[in-house]
Amino acid sequence: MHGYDKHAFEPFAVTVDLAVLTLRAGALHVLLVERGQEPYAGRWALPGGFLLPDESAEEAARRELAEETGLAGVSAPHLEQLRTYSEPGRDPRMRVVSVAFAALLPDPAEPHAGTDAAEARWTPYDAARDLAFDHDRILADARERVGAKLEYTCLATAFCPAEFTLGELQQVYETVWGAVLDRPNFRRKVLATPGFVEPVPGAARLTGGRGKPAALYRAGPATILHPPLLRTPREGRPA
Amino acid sequence: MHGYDKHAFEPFAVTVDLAVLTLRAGALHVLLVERGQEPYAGRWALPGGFLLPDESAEEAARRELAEETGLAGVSAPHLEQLRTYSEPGRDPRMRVVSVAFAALLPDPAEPHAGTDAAEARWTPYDAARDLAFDHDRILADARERVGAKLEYTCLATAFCPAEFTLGELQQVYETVWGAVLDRPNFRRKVLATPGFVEPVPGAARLTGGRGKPAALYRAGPATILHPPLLRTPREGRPA
DNA sequence: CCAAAAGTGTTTGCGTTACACCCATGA
DNA sequence: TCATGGGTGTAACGCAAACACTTTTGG
Repeated sequence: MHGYDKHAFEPFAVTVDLAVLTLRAGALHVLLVERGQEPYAGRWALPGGFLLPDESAEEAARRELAEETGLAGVSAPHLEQLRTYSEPGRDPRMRVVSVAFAALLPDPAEPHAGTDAAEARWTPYDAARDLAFDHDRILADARERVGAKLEYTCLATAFCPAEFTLGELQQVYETVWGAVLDRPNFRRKVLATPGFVEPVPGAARLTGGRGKPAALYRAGPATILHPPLLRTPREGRPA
Repeated sequence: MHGYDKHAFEPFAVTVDLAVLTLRAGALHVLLVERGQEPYAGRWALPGGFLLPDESAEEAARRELAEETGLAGVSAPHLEQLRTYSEPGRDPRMRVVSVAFAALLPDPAEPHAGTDAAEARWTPYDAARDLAFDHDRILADARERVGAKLEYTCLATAFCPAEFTLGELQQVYETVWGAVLDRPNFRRKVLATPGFVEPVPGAARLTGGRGKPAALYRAGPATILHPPLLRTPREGRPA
């Protein structure tokens, strides 16, 4: 146990895989890349890559994200470690242990200016099926995690630009949860939580081109949401 | 990206580390092993070990747990993957990426019948300090995760034996949270959650030697707790 | 009879829901 | 002036916190 005999352990390849999520046109999208080589050549996959000798998994994830999106370094998007996938057969060629992350970006992320030749594309979550390796599972885990974390953390702001309206923030919840929230109640709940959002004094912006300009807010320092904003399936029948 | 050139990646050692938690005498305890070799010789550490060539991290964790406690295979304790620690300097000798788990056991787990010569010992959580490597951090993360998961999952039963009383279940919450809960309200909440616990018909047991015998319950099939059982800081004297 | 622990009942208050209404802007 | 989206107010309901009370055991 924790011995250091060079033959006491098997060498593994360690990679990171990224479920890069954003919201565009009112739907959850994920960044996929097309594989150029076997196995799974021609199939879509989550972006990812090997850990370099002197970087942590988090650093590798941030580097891959920057390479893949071309801009991620600037806005420092939210990175969330999901879990590590280590089933022996998950890569048909060799033993690969993969640390999976979810990355949350505000919409206007440039489509894909990847340094790699492989094509990269924003894909609606519901259309991302039959991915390479166990990436279907990783992507499903990412969505589940993000959906759950919206309930009891302030994570939703990670999908918003630096300055956003409460309507935009509400759309994050409604899109990820597939539910409809009551605007007045949502507003109260968010504003009643200290440190969730901070008003940008005097600023306002039109959202849909029409309507009253909305006040702008910035993400606050709070990270946990207490009491939580529960995902109440308010659809269909009034009980 | 996901290329297979043998020199495209650096080989890493992959290990699992285990925060094995239980409740004894009304306090959270963790299983620690004393290291026999450098680095950190003589220091206490979380049990763990290298992944074997053909096992997943989960399988390795279960194997180590069985080796360390001598009984874990029978009761199949709850295993929870925490996260993966991969900072380059976390092991002074070599590059080790470690997948950390929390394991939750009912109290009467035999102290330690480890196959290794190294001593193993149940230690109160508050006394587990200055561990080897980054194990202080891993242990703190484990406690945080377990505390949080009690709120919105049915995880608490993992600390209980197969049949338990509601009073014992309540003590799990009170011990992990360091809070005092109202017994009637706790009872109602638990019984009102479908699938959290199932009554054992006719069975009853005395708990403190005195008092009315309590009805016995088994863990039910439910895994998530909705609405959650919130950790409300209600002032009470700590036991 | 007393202490201790399980279990039941009931009141009260706060948080949330649901919905009515007003404001500001573009077309 | 209408449609659209932002923002305010408020009544009603429901859950859950708080606590009084009963039950069953050992000493």
